[in-house]
Amino acid sequence: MTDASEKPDISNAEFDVLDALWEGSPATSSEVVARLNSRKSWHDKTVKTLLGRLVKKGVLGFEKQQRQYLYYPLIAREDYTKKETTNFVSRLFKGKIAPMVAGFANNNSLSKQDVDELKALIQKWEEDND
Amino acid sequence: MTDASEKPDISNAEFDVLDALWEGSPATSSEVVARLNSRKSWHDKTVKTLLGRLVKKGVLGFEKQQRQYLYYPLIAREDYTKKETTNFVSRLFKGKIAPMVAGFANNNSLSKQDVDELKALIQKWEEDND
DNA sequence: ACTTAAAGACTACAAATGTAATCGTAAGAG
DNA sequence: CTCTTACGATTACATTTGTAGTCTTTAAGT
Repeated sequence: MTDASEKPDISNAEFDVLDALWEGSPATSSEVVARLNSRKSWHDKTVKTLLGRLVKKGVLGFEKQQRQYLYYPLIAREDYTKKETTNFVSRLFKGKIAPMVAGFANNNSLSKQDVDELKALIQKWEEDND
Repeated sequence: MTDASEKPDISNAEFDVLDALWEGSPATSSEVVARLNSRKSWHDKTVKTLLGRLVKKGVLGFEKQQRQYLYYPLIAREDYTKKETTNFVSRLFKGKIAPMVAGFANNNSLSKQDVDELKALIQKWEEDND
């Protein structure tokens, strides 16, 4: 069996396309182009190229619907973000989450809601680990 | 005046070199090579190339010491990590820190120390914002 | 003084990335 | 039925990145 943990290595531009599909899938390339249009100003050919590259990388799947393809992600957003986060925290903060939150809080403003959510997380952790 | 907020765009390999210099600077290229040797197996020419690229990008400075150069970072690790974190959280978590911590906690194990540090952060925030 | 080794400068080169344009084909407009 | 057009496939091309190799110069060893 092939290694299921291979890292597709998604580029920045590719991520934006993938993200558009996480917003809702399956979707045609035109639909993806339309979604991205609000944020990026990419030529539709560009988006098509990126879709193709993601398919080749095994990140997207598709099925034909007449002439068009319906694309959909093969990896869950959550899985992806978790892996990337672990990676990021590991490289920049030696794997320690608190210093990263500290830096973030110090650079951005935390809302009360952010803090409440963090508190909830902590409380849950403490319940699970007492 | 030129925009002081330009983003140097440091590649992964470059980051490792920069990180070695954050560990202590100024340092000669051989010293940097030596430091990296424990982790990476890079040819010294490779490290030299990366040092040169970082200098060209304005990320490192250097001063000559006889034949050798003494390199040092021009940006603080903290500033860099803060900016990158903000960026990362913005792209992957719509700027919300709590979901990122949640994902991380769910994928890695949080130590009691991590949690204590987070609690301290929160407490400080609450003092500042009551 | 001569030779050599090591430092930095310059060159190399394939793969990945950003950003499309062109080609061939088939579905839809008339 | 024919012409246009919208798809996907293929090709393009400059830049960045990873990973060194070669060239030039000079300090250091003998």
